[in-house]
Amino acid sequence: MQTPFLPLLRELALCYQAFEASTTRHIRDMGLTAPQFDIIATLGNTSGMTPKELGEKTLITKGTLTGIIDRLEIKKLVSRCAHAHDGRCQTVQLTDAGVALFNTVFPAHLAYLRKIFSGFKARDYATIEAALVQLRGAFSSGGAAN
Amino acid sequence: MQTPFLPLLRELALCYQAFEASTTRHIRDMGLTAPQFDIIATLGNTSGMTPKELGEKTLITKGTLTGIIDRLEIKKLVSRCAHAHDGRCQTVQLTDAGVALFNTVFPAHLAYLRKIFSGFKARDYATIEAALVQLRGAFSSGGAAN
DNA sequence: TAGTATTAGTACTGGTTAGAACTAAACTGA
DNA sequence: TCAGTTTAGTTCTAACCAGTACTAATACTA
Repeated sequence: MQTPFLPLLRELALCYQAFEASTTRHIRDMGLTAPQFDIIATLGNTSGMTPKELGEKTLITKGTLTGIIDRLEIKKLVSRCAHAHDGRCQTVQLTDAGVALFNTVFPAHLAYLRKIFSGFKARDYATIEAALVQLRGAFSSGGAAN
Repeated sequence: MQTPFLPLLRELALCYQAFEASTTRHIRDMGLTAPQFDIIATLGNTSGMTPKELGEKTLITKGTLTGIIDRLEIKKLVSRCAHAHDGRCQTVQLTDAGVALFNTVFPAHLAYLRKIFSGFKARDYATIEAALVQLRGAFSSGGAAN
């Protein structure tokens, strides 16, 4: 086959979509979108952080982040307040309602994932992660080389 | 570690994002969005197909597909015509301009991918695909079981 | 210290996404 | 035949996404 990577790429897409579908369904049942959950989970057990930090941790670009934080603020789950030292920054933190939701939703989601991975052994994690790292390496270098 | 799947999931997200970023950049340079390219590539070397078939092949849901085909139609790259036997169906096919674009863009993208995977051996493909299949299996069954 | 460059966040655009509601056409079974 | 169901495609909503342009604040530099 001249293009042995096409089935591989299709499988990657299928795998990621299955992941997305599986976790999104569970998160939606809890009343959040996936990115919203991501922000709640990232802010949990912290004293808040700037949108910039949030973006770095969640891999969400800053333009997108504004809207997600807006919607969470409307739901009274997070609040924005001025940064102590830098007038350009804000601190985003969970409200009391946000903390309560985090304490409900985050353990529930971990339990959900734990169930999905219940059949996996330590060796499986190592094998799969190695495969993903190799694959990502190809994209990173290949992309950068162009 | 109680949650050995979290690094794995993060790596999966990073890998997929790297794939997306790498291919999207190349496709954008050719004047298309990723889903638009997907449709063009799927229609290439065929005599056209229904939106339903297109959705099945590209994993794009039908509601989304309408808009993508609309924009390709505006660009005069595809055309819709009535289906011969089934009044509910349409046939979407490449226009002459669409065929010309396909003949330029598809080989270029294959070459781009071939370069990315130039360091891969047959054994690498097998290993990585097996890992992805195992992972997808967990999501599929885990999701269905809930 | 004034002028320039950088940084953080928002606003906006064009496009994609899933999902639900809807219309029209085609099947199906009594 | 004809009511009920299924199927194909569109429309609509709410959300997300990258990228660009913009504003305000800070940092750097001459």
